[in-house]
Amino acid sequence: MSENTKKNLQEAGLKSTLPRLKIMEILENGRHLSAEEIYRDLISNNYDVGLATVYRVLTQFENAGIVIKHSFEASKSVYELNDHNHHDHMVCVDSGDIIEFHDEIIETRQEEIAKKHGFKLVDHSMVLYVKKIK
Amino acid sequence: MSENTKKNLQEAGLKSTLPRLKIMEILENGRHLSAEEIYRDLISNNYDVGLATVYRVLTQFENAGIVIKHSFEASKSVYELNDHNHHDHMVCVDSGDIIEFHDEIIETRQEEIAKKHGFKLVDHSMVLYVKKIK
DNA sequence: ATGCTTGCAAACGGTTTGCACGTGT
DNA sequence: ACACGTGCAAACCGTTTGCAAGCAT
Repeated sequence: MSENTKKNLQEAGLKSTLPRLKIMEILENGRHLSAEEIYRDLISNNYDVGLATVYRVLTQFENAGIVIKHSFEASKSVYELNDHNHHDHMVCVDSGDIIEFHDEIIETRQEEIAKKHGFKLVDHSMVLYVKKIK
Repeated sequence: MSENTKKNLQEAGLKSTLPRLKIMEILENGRHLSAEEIYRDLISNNYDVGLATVYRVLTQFENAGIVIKHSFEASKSVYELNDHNHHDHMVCVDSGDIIEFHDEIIETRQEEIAKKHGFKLVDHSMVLYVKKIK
């Protein structure tokens, strides 16, 4: 897996360094991780890295279109690898679980709404806060 | 207008104090204001209040269902009076303008999606980031 | 050799909190 | 009078930044 990753980084104009490769690897295994979570993962795997580096790398990845940043909670952001497969999120208010989904009806409707108001849709964020039905 | 406001506060278990009345008044005139903006509005109208008070009052208002808090930008929150008329927002990425809208098709669809996944929709946030069509 | 990367610690910006004082009921 | 509300300054927490040292090309 590492060879491809290396190439991706270089295409993005980023030198393939250990911190970047390791962070990429963590992102491949878990979704919706915070900078802090990624940092702790690295530390607990005995890879000594600075939290600042994690933030810097994540920002670079975001600018390169490699990851997507979400702010489900106002207080902190989470990151996920950009699989170029757009989806939205559902967050369970009890468990904190995050479910991904995609709905074509809503997607189209959003564009129509923007257009109706004289705008072009460039992005959107939609989060459904839900509770499990018992 | 102040009489009603006074009553609203008391029903929420909040004493009707000057800071609260003034903040309420500002919220009645402008939508999507940040704590800082409300604070500066007060100061520039020669009403000396602490920024901490503004935050405290806004939080109390939010808990009382009097205002709604939004995080369009990850860095800061904005507040609007809860007119009990649900709507979503469109943010122009160029000008920062905020447009409110309501779409029944999307609303219904969101509930269907939640249900389809075994959840009940308790809330949602949807922001469309748009650009003016020239 | 060069310029991008990194770690550290300090700074940042929005928000919250402890405390002593002030105010509505 | 009493509990609640307030201002101030300090603390907080996630995130960013300046700097000197380190590494990829």
